[in-house]
Amino acid sequence: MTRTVGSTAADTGARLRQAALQLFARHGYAAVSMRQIAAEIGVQVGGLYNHIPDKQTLLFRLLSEHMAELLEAVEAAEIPAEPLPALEAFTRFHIRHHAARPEQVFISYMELRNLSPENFALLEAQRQDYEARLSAILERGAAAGVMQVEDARMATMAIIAMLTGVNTWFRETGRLSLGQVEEVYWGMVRRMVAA
Amino acid sequence: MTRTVGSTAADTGARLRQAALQLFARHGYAAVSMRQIAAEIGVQVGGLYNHIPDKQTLLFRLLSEHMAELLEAVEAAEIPAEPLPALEAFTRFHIRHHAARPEQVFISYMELRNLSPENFALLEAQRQDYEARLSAILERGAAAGVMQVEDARMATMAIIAMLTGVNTWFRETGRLSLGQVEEVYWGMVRRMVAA
DNA sequence: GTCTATATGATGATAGAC
DNA sequence: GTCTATCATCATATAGAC
Repeated sequence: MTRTVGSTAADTGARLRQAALQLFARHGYAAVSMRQIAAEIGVQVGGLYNHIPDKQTLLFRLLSEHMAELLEAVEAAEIPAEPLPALEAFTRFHIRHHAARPEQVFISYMELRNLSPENFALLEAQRQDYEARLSAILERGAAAGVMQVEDARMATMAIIAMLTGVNTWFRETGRLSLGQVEEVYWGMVRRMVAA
Repeated sequence: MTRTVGSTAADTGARLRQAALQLFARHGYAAVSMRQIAAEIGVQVGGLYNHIPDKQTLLFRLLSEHMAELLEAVEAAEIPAEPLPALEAFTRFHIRHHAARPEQVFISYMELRNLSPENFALLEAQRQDYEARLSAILERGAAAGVMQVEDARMATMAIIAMLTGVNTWFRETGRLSLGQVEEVYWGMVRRMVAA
């Protein structure tokens, strides 16, 4: 109410990112024009460049913030020390976290090609950091004799792929609640590494 | 040697599809121009339109031929009738078939957005036909008591996602042969549905 | 911070000669 | 079946007024 005239769109930067995220997820980075993004948030094209240096950087920021948020969240999830409870916590965390932000997950898989080599390398490092947490759980479980893991790297890739795959078919309006999905997937993961 | 003059590029249509496949896989459908494709096969842009009606149809044909080839191949694979041997055969077939054509698999997942609703529906039907084969195996295994499957639909999605995920990391020059990968993945799938 | 105007070049597709 | 030439449109990004 006491806003200064001209500050009605003070958070144009945030709205720009939100609009870009949704448009990129729906149509793909290369298929979305700066004009479309500008129209979506109600400004002219030229005005966008007050908030981002170029389209490429806009994409990178979306992807890298998604990865940073993922690492922060898994840290905050306080995964237990014991291998089996840790695997259960990781499984449930991954499903829940990814189901809550489908657009980010989608563009994180689809638009990696459109990053510069340097930016791609930065993101890869973050991704490997995340995957290493699961690998460590599996290795501790195998060492403790409570899990059977023939190859920790392959088991990691298999589990991540199967959990992230939930996003391709899960719909909030579907026959299953996310809780039920978590339950069944945890059962499959547990048996997959059963000692 | 006895070729008619002018027929040196008799298979321009085939080369066009091959070039488009590789360029779409590398850079994405929307990021590839008809000029790039023409340059890749050594013709002028206008000449492309003797072989395809438009860029969109070119993409659809690549995707739909990939799905037709997959269904043909799984048919030819002669999956056994017994549930457990059938699951093993399906697992190995899926990994081998997909590893042999990474570009087709890649664009089949990445470029679905760029299809018209009608073409998308056609492809979806083919995909569901393929997935239904795995679901049927799991249901027969559960009914026979040789598998534990809480939810056949979710188990199908989980297994397909984890198997197709091999394509994201497997390299022929890596530390593992495809045979070793098959072996380990079959072990994980078998335990996942262990009765 | 947003606007208008513009630079500069690429895009998919077609027409018509050979 | 391939070529050249062209249409009409769209692209990203910048300059400078307000």
